[in-house]
Amino acid sequence: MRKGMRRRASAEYADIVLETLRKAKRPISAYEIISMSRADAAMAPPTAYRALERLIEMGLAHKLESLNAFVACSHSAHHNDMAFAICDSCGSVAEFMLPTLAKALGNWSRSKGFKLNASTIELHGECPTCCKADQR
Amino acid sequence: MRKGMRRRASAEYADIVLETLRKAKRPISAYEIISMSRADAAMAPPTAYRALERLIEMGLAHKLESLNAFVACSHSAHHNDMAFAICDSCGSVAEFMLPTLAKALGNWSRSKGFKLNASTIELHGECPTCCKADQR
DNA sequence: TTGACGAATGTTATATTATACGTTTCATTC
DNA sequence: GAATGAAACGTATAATATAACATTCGTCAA
Repeated sequence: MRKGMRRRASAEYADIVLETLRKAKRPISAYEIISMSRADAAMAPPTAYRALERLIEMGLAHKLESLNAFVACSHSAHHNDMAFAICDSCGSVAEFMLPTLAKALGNWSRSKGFKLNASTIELHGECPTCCKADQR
Repeated sequence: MRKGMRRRASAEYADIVLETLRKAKRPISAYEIISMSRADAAMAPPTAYRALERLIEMGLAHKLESLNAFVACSHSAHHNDMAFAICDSCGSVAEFMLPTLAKALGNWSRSKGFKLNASTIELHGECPTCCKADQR
């Protein structure tokens, strides 16, 4: 770091990254976060990844494993049971929660003796808007 | 390709990759596949990825998105609705199918007008064997 | 106040995963 | 046998992620 440059509190980077995620309104990669963030908030990849890790722990962001990309969380609770419907045409993502789903997975785990820590549920397909556009 | 070298039918690479996946008995990366494959079957990354793509299309292998790794399929049918329970301690993977789950996701999709093409369902946790080992 | 220490942060360099792109090969057709 | 085009190959490089180390800063004992 250049001498005399103020050190940033890590929470500050988390804020910047979250702001960028929210502006994006779609999943973006860590490197997109870096290039889309305010010019006065340049950061190296590990800094971005650490900020993301924090945000995910805090329930403010999610990683979409099938895209290697990140989104701001749009729900307040149930951070661990969320599912995502990803439109492969327009890239939009719907975040949702299904008690049935969580229950089914919990039951299966219990019956098999699997200690469930986290679940990744991602659907790929076409959102209603794109479906309609296709029909024209 | 070196001149005079016999060209391999792409299906042949798929066979080699599948053999390697089956031997591994756990998820392995594309690069592990390359280095674990028979010495007489050297292949460049795109070749390995193409073979994997074929195998996945044919229902003979799966990609585990949360690991960026691949496994041989252990079920014959329902290739698209499979779920995976991944042990974060030993790396083992259980592949399973839950009608409840598929139904719940199908229902949600239908009700929202989302055209579902594929689903990724991956659980992370600890397998029964590792759970027991922990208790000691 | 000062120095020792540890935790947190920042950077460089590099590992890992994946694909764009140009070339070669081979089957097909003439 | 030459022309053609589709499929498959590898080189080179892009994109994603992290290891390893250096720096900073707050805290606490002296």
